[in-house]
Amino acid sequence: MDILANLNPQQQQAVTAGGGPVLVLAGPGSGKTRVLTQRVAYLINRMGVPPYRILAVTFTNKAAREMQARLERSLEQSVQGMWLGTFHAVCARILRREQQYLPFTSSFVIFDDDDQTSLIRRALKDLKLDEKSFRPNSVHSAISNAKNNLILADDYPAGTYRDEVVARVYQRYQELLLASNAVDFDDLLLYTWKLMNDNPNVREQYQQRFEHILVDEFQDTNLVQYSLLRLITGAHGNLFAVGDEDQSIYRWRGADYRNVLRFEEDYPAVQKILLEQNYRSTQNVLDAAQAVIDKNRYRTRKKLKSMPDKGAGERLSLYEAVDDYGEAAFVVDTVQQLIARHQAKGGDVAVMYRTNAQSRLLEEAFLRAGMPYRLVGAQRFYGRKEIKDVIAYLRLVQNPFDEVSLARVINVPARGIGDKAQLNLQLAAQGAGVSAGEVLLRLAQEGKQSPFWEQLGRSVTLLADFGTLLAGWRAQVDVMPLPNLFDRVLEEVNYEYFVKDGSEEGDGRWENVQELRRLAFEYEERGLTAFLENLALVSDQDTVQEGAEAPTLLTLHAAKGLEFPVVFITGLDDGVLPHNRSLDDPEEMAEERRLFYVGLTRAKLRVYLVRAAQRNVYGNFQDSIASRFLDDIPANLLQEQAGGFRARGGGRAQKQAQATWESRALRTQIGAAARQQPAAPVIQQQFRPGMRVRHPAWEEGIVLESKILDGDETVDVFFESVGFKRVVASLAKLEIIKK
DNA sequence: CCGATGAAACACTGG
DNA sequence: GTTTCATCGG
Repeated sequence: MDILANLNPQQQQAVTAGGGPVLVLAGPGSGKTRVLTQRVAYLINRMGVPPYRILAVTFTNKAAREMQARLERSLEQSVQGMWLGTFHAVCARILRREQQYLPFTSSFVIFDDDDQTSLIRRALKDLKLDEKSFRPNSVHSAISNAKNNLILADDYPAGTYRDEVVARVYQRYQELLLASNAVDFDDLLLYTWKLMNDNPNVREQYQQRFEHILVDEFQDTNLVQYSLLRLITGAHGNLFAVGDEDQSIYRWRGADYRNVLRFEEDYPAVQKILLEQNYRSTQNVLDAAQAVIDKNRYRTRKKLKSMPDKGAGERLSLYEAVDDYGEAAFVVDTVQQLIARHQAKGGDVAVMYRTNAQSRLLEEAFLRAGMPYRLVGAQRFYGRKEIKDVIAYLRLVQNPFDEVSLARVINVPARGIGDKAQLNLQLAAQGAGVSAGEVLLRLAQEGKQSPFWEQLGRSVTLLADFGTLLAGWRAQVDVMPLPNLFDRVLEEVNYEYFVKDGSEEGDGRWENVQELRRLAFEYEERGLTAFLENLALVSDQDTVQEGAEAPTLLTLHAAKGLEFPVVFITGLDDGVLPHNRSLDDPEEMAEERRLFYVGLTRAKLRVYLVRAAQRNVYGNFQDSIASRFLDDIPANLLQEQAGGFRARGGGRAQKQAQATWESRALRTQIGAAARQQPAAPVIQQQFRPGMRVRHPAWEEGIVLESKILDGDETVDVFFESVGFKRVVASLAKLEIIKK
């Protein structure tokens, strides 16, 4: 096995660098994952470092899994004992081992965003603060920010009245977390840092164990992560960091690309290696990306070089649709066209956008065209009510102190424990200084002898029944395999009957639960704790499926680290990208620019830049102007696609007004037609057999048949390029060439 | 105590 | 366009 095969000189230098701090600044597509993997292989194979003395931190769980697989393939041996995972996963692992130093037990649960928000709400309520003047989200983000910057609740600076309030909510929020034996995402990092910082013996133990520490996506570390790395690295300083300032896109999560600079200051002996050779994209793509990113200041300038054999490649396509419906239609049409011409396979294509909300119209367009697609976004699945319910049950089994999960499921499905009964339970628990879950368990165990029995009034038997269920499940945790436990819980609460209400949605909900059940089977060996931890720490990126047949829809953030032959970047309008909330802050604007840069540099061959002259925001139409970032791409690298609203001739403003009027009028008609079913269609048939028409993507064709269906004209056309197609007249911008 | 209904508020990115 | 909250009748 040759670890250095197929590496360029800079990559080799990085892989074989000696001990001490190493900083690899790697442009997009420069093979940094390879470098990281081969570096580990080199340490194990050439330097004789045992795997268990290595800690490698990746940005996503998926990256960790891939790295492990690659390593084992390349080394032809197991890397068991090596620690490999995201910061959050590694910290969770450390915290579960060091229970004696921590204010929670090792069966702690990790609260997700919704749990965190509801806990903030409770804290606000406890402190008699008004949610209107102190928005839970904004208070939460202030607390999160503090945590990311190593500020504990006691140290929160009280400059203004608002800060003073936030400090109090922060205090209360932490109390509530501890009462639930829970931590939030930020706590995973902060507690680990505090553990190492306050306990020299623990710190030294990890320092000695981890002889080599490697970190990917270093530009997206925040202060806690950076400080933690420094603590664990200790005196040997064997810290190998790979990153690219230009791809830092998590500022809002506390990430600070200046950690790259800080690294150089803190470790003067650092070896700095630049990887500029790009193996991914054509030179045109790189030139466009470079032109965009060069407008940013405070960065290490890099010159992106394409592989000579790729040539300049195609120019980037720009399409300006009339509105966001047209934008989605263009994307789908173009994808179909690329596939029909054998220029790409469905799986080669990625469609990117700034905000998740933008995916809806795209999905609809794909569905309408009968085309399969893949949507990246864990939230879609794990955010569903039925999934959250089931997870809440399991979390309660693992950790009966979890107040948030208890509140979620105590009366779901309805079992007669209403607001009143829940309030009584709260009061009884508070009075005795225990958690509500403990009260339930004691009711189950002690029955009428329990001191709580009298206090709880009429609903006490219902509460005791629920306690009995919970106690029964808990008795099985270490005995019963996870899938069986899963089934037993659902059976005993009759959950299937609850979600299946006879409707199609009901069946879908049960199907989702079954999907979660399949996942539970994968954790049969590792058990409930590992299952729940993974559910809490899955990232959207972890749901990306490699080698999929269908186009992938994903946010620009989720696209980091991936590559696709064909990339669509949609929503290139001021207010969308760059996003409205970033317009007044130069630092935020710089980050929006980096986000665009990340999107562009995902492309191997083709880039389509798409925007809409009008889009539907909140339910009404707003005119939009082209993203300012488009102006930074040299004109000779762009080509405008036919069929956009500008390309129809005439002045821009005038045409825009006309297009607006047309599409509004049409939508109104469709809406009216849909409402007054089964009345006769109100729209006029525009197309007749024999007409020659032009389609923005499929060019010229001949109309075979046209019908009014559901208030919309459905036209069958034979196109010269792609053959027979059925299109909806209001969506596919068909132009009549000859009657 | 429960479920249905309609109004009102509301969405950036995500471990 | 979706989610959440308040209200009402059963």
